[in-house]
Parts: sequence; structure tokens; C-alpha cells
Amino acid sequence: MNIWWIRRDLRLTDNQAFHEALKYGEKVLPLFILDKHLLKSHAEKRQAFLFSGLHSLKQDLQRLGSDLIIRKGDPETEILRLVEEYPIQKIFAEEDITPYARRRDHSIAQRIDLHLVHGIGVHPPYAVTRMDGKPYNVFTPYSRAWKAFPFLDTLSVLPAPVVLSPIPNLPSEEIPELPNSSLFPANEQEAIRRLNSFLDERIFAYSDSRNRLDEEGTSALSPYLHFGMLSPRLVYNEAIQAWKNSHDAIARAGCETWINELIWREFYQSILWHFPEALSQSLKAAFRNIVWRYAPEEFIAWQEGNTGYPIVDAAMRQLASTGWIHNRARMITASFLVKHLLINWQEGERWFMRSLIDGDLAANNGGWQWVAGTGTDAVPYFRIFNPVTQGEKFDPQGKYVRKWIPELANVPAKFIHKPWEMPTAEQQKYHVVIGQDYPAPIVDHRIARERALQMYKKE
DNA sequence: TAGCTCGTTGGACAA
DNA sequence: TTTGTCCAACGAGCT
Repeated sequence: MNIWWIRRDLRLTDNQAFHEALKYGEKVLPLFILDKHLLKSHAEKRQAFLFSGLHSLKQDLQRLGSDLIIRKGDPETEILRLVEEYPIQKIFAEEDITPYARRRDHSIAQRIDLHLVHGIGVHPPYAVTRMDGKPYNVFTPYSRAWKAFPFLDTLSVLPAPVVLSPIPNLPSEEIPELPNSSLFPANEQEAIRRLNSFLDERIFAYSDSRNRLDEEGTSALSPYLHFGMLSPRLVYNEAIQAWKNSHDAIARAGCETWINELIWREFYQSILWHFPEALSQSLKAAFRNIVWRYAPEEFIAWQEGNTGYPIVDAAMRQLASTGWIHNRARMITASFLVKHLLINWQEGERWFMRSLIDGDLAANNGGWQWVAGTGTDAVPYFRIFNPVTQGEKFDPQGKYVRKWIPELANVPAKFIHKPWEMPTAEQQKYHVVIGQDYPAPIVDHRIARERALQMYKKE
């Protein structure tokens, strides 16, 4: 009997690890281990999504005649115990890329036959390198090499099994109960449904609509990709198909832009693989000695969406409430914390990891280092998002702001992104007195911008 | 090797 | 209102 050890690949369609296990021997034991590190984490929304996903996967497996065994504890201990108690030959698992996962798997592989199969991206994080074998540090050349990289067998997607052998009756823990957000039902069928709905229509307008905060222009597939409810190569194949079906240049550009986002995902996976130290420090050595501001009250205002800048606050409140925000909202809020408040980007990174339903170490760290200008890529330090301009550009009527900041619901569009400019009479008229019903800006944009420019110039 | 080009996502300001 | 220019400089990556 073999074990399919499930970690971040909660799917049956195009699951290489599961497929390999079945190829090797008909009897496969699907296993998930509730790692104590996972249970200790404070990322409740992400946990709830995962637990709900495990419930669905268990049902799917049962429907096919198999089951899902849940164990709780240290993975190495649990695996070794299973191997001792049952006639297990091999363990198949999808290769994970975080430093913790790599240490864990390395240690286990020394004790038993652990067969790691790639599947977290279309290409493995170590595969796309420069000619001299060194990793790329800049996205554009990476993406060129990614596209040119031979696809091997990745173009053929593995179908889900239709029937499975029953597994022996062995003890299994309960999956913890934690209510999952109704916004992201956690199962493979839903993931595929959402992918199809995006590819049928919205992808063709993606190059423009992806920036809009007041429209659903993005695919919002990130939680599904993070937990492997969608296979990256299936997603990529389908996107290529959409590209082929495009009727005009705009539609093609939409597909290309979205495919680039998939490549970004893998670019940051590659960065994390080659530079795991990025998780604890700035990638650029020059930025490791920055003295960030200690401003706990401002940090709390940021977390709670009380900075006085509507676009920042709307996003932070949406994040706290739903666990998901638009990529542009992530950039605006991150830029505000780092550039306007001069608070260490790592504080923000940690808060995002705790709050996000799709929180992914590679993508989150890559995104924060990009915004802070401390990452591999040379981002001009003078690139500082203006929260008013960004709001006016990407939420022109203030629809998004009004949705998440009810205090501002009646404010006219002209002032929606800068309510402090409203004359007192109008503030009273619209029932939002600034400094009373809604905070005044905690920093002045012009002053904060100058301060950030000065500080970054010194580094 | 040397030289050249380029770098996801911006903003301010002048004309 | 729109458009162009500047804001630094450097190192990655390519030819």
C-alpha cells in the first residue's frame, strides 16, 4: 500500500502526486496531517478554507470508494508511526517550496521512501534559470525563459480517477470545525466553475478591468490555487485555449496579461526557492539597516482601516472582513504602510499573512518586497502611490469606498477620496464630520511623501 | 568582453 | 484637459 500525502494539492483532477501513487500500486491511502504549526497559526480565514476543503475532498474520495485519513501532530512522527503499523511501501507527495516544508520533507526522506512530485506551478521553481544556471532576479527575462521552457508532459492534463480501491479501516481524526467564508466555497468543483466563468468572459477584458477596484475584473482564484484545488497546468492550458479563441487584439492582450500573472506567481516561487532568507530580511542588503518608525498607533489605524484615506481604509476593512482584496488594493495599502508611515514592511507582511484567505509565503513576501523596493527587482524609490489619485483612477465613482466605509456613503464623488476637503457645511449635510464620524488623515500625503523620499535617498 | 538596453503596476509639475 | 519630462542610478541580462 502507498500513501498519497496531501499538503497543498486538495484536488483529484490533474494531481500528479496522486496519479503517481496510483500508477505505482492500486491501493493508495489518502492522508492529511494536521500539523501543530498549522493549528497554532492565527490565520483563521485560511484555516477555515482549508478545513472546509478537506471536508469536500473527503466526500469526493468517499464517493469514489476511498476515504481521507486525518492525523494530528508532527508530520514526521505521524508518518513513521503509520509506516510502522501498516504495510506501507512508498509515500507520494507534491513538492512544497517553503523553507519549513523543505526541511520537513528532507528529514522524512532520510527515514523512508518519500517520492516528491512537482505540481505547485507549471514549471518547478528551480527549473527556469539563466544559461549559467543562476536564478533570474528580474521578472521580464524570467518570463521569457519561462515561456520558452520545454513543457515536457505538462500539456496533457490528468483526468480525475472515476473509481478507487477501498482503504483499510484505520483511525482518523475529525477535521476541525471553523465556519468558512461563503464568498469562497472550498471545493474543487467550485474552483473549476470559477475558472470557467472567468475564462468564458472576463479574461478578454482583463487588461483594463483588472485594475478596477469597483468591478470584479480579476479572477479571484488565488485561494484555490494556493491550496491546489486548481492545477496550475490545467489553468495555464485553459488560458492558452482562451487566447486561441480570442477574436481581437484586446481579447488576446487580456489573456496574455492574465497568463503573465500566473508567471508572476511562479517567479516569486522561484525567488523563494533560491533565496529563502527573503522571509526574514530585505533581499537587497542595502536596505537591511533601515531604521523604520515605531508607531504602534498608526499601525493599528492601518490595520483597522482608520487612516483617514478612504481607499486605504476601504481595502483594509475588506481584508479584515473577507480575507481577500484586489491586488491593486494590496499595493495601495502596502505602499501606504511602508512609504507614508515608514513602518517596516515585515509588519505588514505578517498582518497580510494572518488575514488573507489566500496567504501564500512566496507571493506575499515577493509583493511586499516589491512595494518596499527591497526585493530583487530595481523599483525606483520615488514610486510612491498617492492614495487620492489611485482612488480617483481605479474607483472613480467611489462605489468601492462606499461599500466598505458606510460613514462615507452619502459623500459626493468629488470628495469621496478626499473627504477632508469638504467644507464643514457639507460635512454636516452628509452626516460625516471629519475627525468625528470618520478620521482625518493620520499623515499629510505631501509631507509623508517628502519624508519617504528623504529616507530612501539616504540608503 | 564591452557596451547597450531595460526595469509590471507612479506622481508632480510644467507647458 | 492632456501630454511630456523628470525624478537616480545601477545592475541584470542580453548580444
